[in-house]
Amino acid sequence: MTDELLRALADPTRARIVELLAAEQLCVCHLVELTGATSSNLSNHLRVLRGVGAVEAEPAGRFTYYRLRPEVLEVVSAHYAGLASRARLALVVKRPCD
Amino acid sequence: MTDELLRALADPTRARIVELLAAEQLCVCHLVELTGATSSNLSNHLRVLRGVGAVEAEPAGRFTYYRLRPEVLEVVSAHYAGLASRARLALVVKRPCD
DNA sequence: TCGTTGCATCAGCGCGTGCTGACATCACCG
DNA sequence: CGGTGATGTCAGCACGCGCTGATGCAACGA
Repeated sequence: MTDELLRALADPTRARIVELLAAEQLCVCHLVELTGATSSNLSNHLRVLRGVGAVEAEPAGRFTYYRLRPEVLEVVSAHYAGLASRARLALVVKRPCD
Repeated sequence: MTDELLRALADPTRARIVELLAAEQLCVCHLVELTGATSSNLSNHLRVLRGVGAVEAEPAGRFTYYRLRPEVLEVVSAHYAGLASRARLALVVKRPCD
C-alpha cells in the first residue's frame, strides 16, 4: 500500500477511468469518447495507472486495450477496511496530554 | 464517495495522521511530536480531514482531541471493494473498437 | 490579571503535477 | 508502398496545493 497508489487512484480523471474499466475492458479510443479528454492526456494518466499496477495494457493491432487489476483494488479496499477496524477500537483509547 | 474524500486521504501527511489516529485518539500536540510537522501545517491538514468528514474534533480545555470516523473509512473500503468486484466481472467483457 | 500555551486562520511563496500541442511510431488499408 | 488513424512520448506552461511564518484567540496557571 504505497502512497503513490492512493494518489494515482485519487485523481478525478483517473478515478473516472477506473470506473469505466470496472464495467468492461476498453481501448484508449473508447476512453477518449467516454471521458471527453484528449488522447495524450489519457495516455499520460494511463501510464500513471500502469506504473502503480492498477491497470494492464493489451496491445491488439492498432488498438490498446486496458483492463483493471482487481487484486490491486482489493489491496486498497483491505487497507481502508483495516484502518476502519482499528479506528473502531481506537475510539475508546485516548492518549493523555502530559 | 466524492473525489474530494479520496484526495484528502491520499495525501502522505494526512495518510500518516489517519494511521496514527487509527491506534488512539490524539490531540494536535501529540501529532506534532509524532509527525515532526509544524502545528499550523497539521492544523491545515486536519481542517481538510474534517471537511471531508474523515475525522472529528473534540475540544478539551486547551487541547483538541481528534478521532477517526470509522464509517467514512468503511465507505471508502466498500467503494474499492465494489470496484474490485466489478473489475473481476469486467475481465471477460471487451467492447469492440468499431 | 497577565503571561503562557495549544490551536486555528490566513496570505504568501514555491514546487509538484495535470493539461496541451507537436512529434514519433506502428499497424492497417487503399 | 504511401496514407490514415491509434497510441505513446516529451517539453512547456499554468494552476493547484502543501508548507511556512505571522497573527489572533481562548484556556489555563502563577
